[in-house]
Amino acid sequence: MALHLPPVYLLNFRLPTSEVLKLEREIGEPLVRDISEAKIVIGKVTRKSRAQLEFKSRGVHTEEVVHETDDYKAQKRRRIDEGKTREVITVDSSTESEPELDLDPKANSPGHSIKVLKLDWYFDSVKAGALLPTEKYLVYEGRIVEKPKAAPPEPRKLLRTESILSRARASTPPRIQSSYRHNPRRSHSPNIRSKTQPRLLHETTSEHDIADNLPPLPSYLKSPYSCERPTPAHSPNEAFIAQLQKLKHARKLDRDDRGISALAYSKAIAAIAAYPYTLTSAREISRLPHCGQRYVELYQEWKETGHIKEVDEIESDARMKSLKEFYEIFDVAEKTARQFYARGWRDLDDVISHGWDKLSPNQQIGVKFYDDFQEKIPREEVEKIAAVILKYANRIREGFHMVVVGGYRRGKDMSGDVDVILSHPDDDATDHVVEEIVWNLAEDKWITHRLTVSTTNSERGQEPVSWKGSMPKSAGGFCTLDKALVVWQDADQARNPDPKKKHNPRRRVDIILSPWKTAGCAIVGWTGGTMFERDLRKYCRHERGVKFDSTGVRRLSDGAWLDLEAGGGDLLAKEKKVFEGLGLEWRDPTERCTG
DNA sequence: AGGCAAATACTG
DNA sequence: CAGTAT
DNA sequence: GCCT
Repeated sequence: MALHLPPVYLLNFRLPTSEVLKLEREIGEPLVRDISEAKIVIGKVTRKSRAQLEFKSRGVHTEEVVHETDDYKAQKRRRIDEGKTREVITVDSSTESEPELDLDPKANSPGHSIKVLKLDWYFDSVKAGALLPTEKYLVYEGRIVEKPKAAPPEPRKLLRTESILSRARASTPPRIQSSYRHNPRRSHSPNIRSKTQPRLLHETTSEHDIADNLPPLPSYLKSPYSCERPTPAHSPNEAFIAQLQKLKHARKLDRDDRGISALAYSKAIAAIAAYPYTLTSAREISRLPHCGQRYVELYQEWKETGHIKEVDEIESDARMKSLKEFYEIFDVAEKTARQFYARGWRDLDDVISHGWDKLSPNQQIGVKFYDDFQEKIPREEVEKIAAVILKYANRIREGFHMVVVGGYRRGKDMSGDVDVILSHPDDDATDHVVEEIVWNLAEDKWITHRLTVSTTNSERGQEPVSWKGSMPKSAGGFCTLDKALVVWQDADQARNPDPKKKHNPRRRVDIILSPWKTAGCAIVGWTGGTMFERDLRKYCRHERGVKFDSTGVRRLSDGAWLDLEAGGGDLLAKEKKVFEGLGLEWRDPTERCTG
């Protein structure tokens, strides 16, 4: 192909990688890596907005070239006015940016216009053996402009006054831009319009520097571990996060990759949720750990259009709807949900009518109480349930301590279930009491079903001397961390119904018994959001050489049990000691909302 | 390009 | 062992 | 899907 192509940039959007590679090989020389260096951009794009988005997501800002003077002026004026409202960047007085002289389209400078063409232009040209006129293929023509930059948003007020952020801010010089802006060296990667600028202190010129004029990235957001960051329940970016949640959910349901891609979303979401400012630009999001190109694109699309196409598609997808309905049955997860769908079932009624006896006992419970379990539990009710459990525990033996963990402890108004941890300063008091507690609660009709009751978690490698002797029966263990997952119903109300209350929903309740010595670990292990817990384990393993779980902390090398909680008075003090012992800054439970 | 992703216990 | 749960 |  003897085509003499101008500098071309190939968009990979909606192109399979194989195709991209093929095209790249085929085009060869004229290909450029930086979109701003291109004269022509080709790709599977048909909409102007999409084309613009492709530029933005690469940090290049363009304005449409309209071949009509008046229009152009109007547009330009608007843009300048926008610029006026920013207090930022005075810089460009010295620069090019205003394309008064928009002739002279020197590549790589503002004013240089770039045409986005449908892929067919390329194919047809190859066929014709010559470059064809572009009109028929033109999707968008843009001219590079200085980035319109929003003023750094005010940090959102955090719920916790003692959060790291406020402390950091208190001890940080007031908004000196250079404190976060200057980025000596390496600010000149392939860069549009960077004619080396006067290096007046906080002057910047390069795209990067300008773009980097963003709120400072809180240092905790440099950590890849969500357990090292305060993550409040509410984020200034909740609306965007909600979109990501939907994508994550969809990945989980319809992709068989061991949840890996869903996990990627979880990580990104956890990072964004810890970001205390309202996002305003693509580059801003890409500073966050686990937020790569994918999230830049999603953010761009969402910001521009207020929608994410893929999310919309998911929401109107009937199969997804069915899978979701199945997935929400207790004891049905993604595999089973897909299996149900594959059998031709489409909703809960199908499950009941066609498959009731194929369900496991727990799944039957899940179906029976489907609606109840969907209902969220108000804090008040969580507290009542917990109080009943504690009463029954103390009836067996005085002196139990209890902490309600889970979402409740993270401050959620409504919980999906109730998780309580019980412990007792007397070592042997926690042994095998779950069964007894559950039995008694069941007898008094608080518990209607037991989903699982597990006992005996034996520990190894700890104080062999003492526990061997002191542990009477129970082959196995010194340290038992027993738990029961049960279906709960308010017995008071069952006995004499309050007419004001419509019904008496069943609740899922998790009762966990922890030995006193490691109760701090149990509390840590059952309080955090999912990502918090995963990252905590990962952090322990990789940064501290220990293995954390809710039964304790062990040295990786020899498995020796480490007592991090010695001398901690009550349960909460013990929890704090665990953080200390792991070299982690304390996080209030309400800052563990990593989802 | 390839490695990696938290850790365990229970049920059928 | 596969699947689900915490 | 991100990280090295």
